[in-house]
Amino acid sequence: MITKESDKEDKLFLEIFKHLYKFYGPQYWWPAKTKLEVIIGAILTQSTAWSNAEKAIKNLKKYNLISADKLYKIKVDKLAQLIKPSGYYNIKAVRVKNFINFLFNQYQGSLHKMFRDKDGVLRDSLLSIKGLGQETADSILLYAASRPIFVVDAYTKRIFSRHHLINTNDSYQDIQSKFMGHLKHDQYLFGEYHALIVELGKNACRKKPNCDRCPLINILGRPDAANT
DNA sequence: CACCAGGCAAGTA
DNA sequence: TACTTGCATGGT
Repeated sequence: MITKESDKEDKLFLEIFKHLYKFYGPQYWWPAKTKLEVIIGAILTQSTAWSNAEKAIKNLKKYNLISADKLYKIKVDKLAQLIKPSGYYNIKAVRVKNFINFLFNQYQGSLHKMFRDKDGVLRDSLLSIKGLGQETADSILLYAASRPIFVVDAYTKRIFSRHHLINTNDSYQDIQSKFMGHLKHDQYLFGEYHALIVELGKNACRKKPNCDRCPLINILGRPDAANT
């Protein structure tokens, strides 16, 4: 029985996860109490440091606004003022409203009802909401709906393309398919893996890489070029 | 001061 | 399809 190329890559993708997990430990994502809080957080952290999104969430909690009914009733301008620390606050207020309106129009405001939908159906529904792109939709599927969906983000593209495990021009779908093709479809694995990639990105593999702090240097080596 | 963060949509060619 | 730009606060 010969070892196929794809089997070797299966092992490599899992090895990378194991190294990251051993080095950084479990990340316990998503850091939120309720499903709705995960969804709001996913929107507020778009292209924004989590620490800033967290401040916005804290403001909402102060007025007990992490509630579908409350968010349905609140004026969009009032909401925008409360989530100011998360940046892009006018746009994000509309996006949160778009989701909440969708939830009421399609599921009578019930997340429980929304989560009855199958993965593919739910994903398409979420993507139809203005302001929810693939990463946000998949984050909701993975961390709020507990579905085994791999979330791809800017760090994933940067890190894995630097090491030629994906191509720089691969689409979101291409990258997601690659990870999901190589790994067991497991919600915990996918959840931790994505979180660990973000942790690696924040610590060692930003736009300017710091390979001396990279826990993967022994299996991946240094990327040949330090370009984006 | 410059740079970047757990994106997305709309506009242009 | 493949770029480019606006959106904005807060940390390093």
